[in-house]
Amino acid sequence: MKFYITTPIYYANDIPHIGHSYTTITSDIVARWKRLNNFDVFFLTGTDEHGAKIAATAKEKGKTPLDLCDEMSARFKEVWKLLDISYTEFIRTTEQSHLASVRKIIEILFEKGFIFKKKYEGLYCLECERFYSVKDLDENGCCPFHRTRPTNQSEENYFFKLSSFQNALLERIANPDHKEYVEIQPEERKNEIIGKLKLGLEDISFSRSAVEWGIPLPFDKKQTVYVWADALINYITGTGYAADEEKFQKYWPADIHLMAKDILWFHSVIWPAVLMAAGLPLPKKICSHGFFTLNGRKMSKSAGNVISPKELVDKYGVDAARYLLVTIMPFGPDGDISWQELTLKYNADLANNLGNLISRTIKMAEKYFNFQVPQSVLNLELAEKVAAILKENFAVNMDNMQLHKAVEAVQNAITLINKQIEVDSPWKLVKTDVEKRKLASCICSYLQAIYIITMYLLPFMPALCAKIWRMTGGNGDINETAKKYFADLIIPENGFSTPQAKLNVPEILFPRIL
RNA sequence: CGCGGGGUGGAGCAGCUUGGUAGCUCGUCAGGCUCAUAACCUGAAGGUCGCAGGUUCAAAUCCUGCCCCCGCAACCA
Repeated sequence: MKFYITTPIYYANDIPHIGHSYTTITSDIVARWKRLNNFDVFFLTGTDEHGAKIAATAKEKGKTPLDLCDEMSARFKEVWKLLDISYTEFIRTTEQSHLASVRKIIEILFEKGFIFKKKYEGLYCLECERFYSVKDLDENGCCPFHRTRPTNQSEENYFFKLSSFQNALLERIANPDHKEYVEIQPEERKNEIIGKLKLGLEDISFSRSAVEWGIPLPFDKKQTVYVWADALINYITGTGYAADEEKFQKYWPADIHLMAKDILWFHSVIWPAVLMAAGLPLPKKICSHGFFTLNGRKMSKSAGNVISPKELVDKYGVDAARYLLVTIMPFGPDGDISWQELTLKYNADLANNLGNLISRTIKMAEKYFNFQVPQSVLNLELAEKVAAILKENFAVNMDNMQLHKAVEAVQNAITLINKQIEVDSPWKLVKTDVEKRKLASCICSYLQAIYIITMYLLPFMPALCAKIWRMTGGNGDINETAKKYFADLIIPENGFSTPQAKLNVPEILFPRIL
């Protein structure tokens, strides 16, 4: 089974910040989870590199637009490397393959009559590169964002017949039984889209005559493709449209387009309409998440309260940063975060609960069995309990993008193990020889339960979980073992330990942060 | 009447679809334990579930009205 997931391609005008990171890490975790479930995963991310803003920024910096984009896309790649993002491909809209793909689909739309020429006259804000209607302007008749007076401009553009897709879109978005159902998550945003759709659709301009930095229209070289049309098409370019038919057939349509709420409209209305016009299958699911505020205030460059991915990694380490970012708030609504809250969760979930559990378990193996995984009759009772909790609560929440709830189930499982240790009280058992056999069995059972937890956390904290696996004497490669385990959820008779494994000297995995 | 979401112990949230002792995480307080990263385990305090009506034997949960927050309203993840 294939699974195709995308992040938006990020506009190369801005350096990667915590918002980009959130979207990308979430996608990465889903991609990794699907891989562990034996899906053939294609995970696409990249940069959006055309448009007037890029050209302007490049000019400001005395660079060519392409130089700027080379630089910016490299920065995104760097950050994704830092964050351990396992993308399959990184696409840039300035690549030849993308130009070919855009030309092909635009031509098809033109031939089918979905793109037509129209003269447009209106108030145009040069800064925004868009037309405004009078009601959109502020009380002085100026652009609400730039406070500048728009100019009266007429432009002959090519328009996309978005208006003719209103009903087709409504059916596909609102009716889960439709054979081309496009699921929008979360529900409330879906309702919002449906509400707006019902108000009607206007044709939208799909070309710009004034923007040189873009892909020329195949049938009118004086105009370039509107950046958003250009950008959306990346999702099919990435899987081989107009280049590799076999690959395209295999991976398209996307199983999930993931993004923040601000660009949901483009993905759930314009993009499906374009695909329908071109006669291509529609994405199955479109997931949008909310924005962060930091200490109750909107993050913005001008306010200087932006958290960079690097800051997060410096403070918590890559794996913990990934974990914290996606579990600090539910996926969907806006959420407020703060360093204080992140640190609190770090200490509670990772240092006190998970880290300490591993630490105390290994230390017991050290003290009582000189670091060997004790030999004993394997008691899988605890591991089965842990497995049951996760079986019931993990996958279903992952599928609904409720990553924080999936992780909550893991935390509950960890608490269960901590409680069991309390019940067994190994430190009491060690005092008598009679009980020592039971002691061995106890330690062993904790390890088995820990292995299961570690496998579930693997998509969230890939490097650290691999490390825990090795530290605790897990058998073989964690990824391979996890794939096998997730295929049938049956715990092997002999557990997951390497026979007679020597445990590593316990290392503090998550030092408490004050 | 533009559309949508929300108001639950100190903080953040769950519960509302399918009414019936209000649950979780953090914090606070008391105790336990000593294998562990001042951790872990047990217990307690603290809420008339925004306000006012209504339906009902019974409402956080359903209905009506009101108040207050927030998001979207077409190119910032």
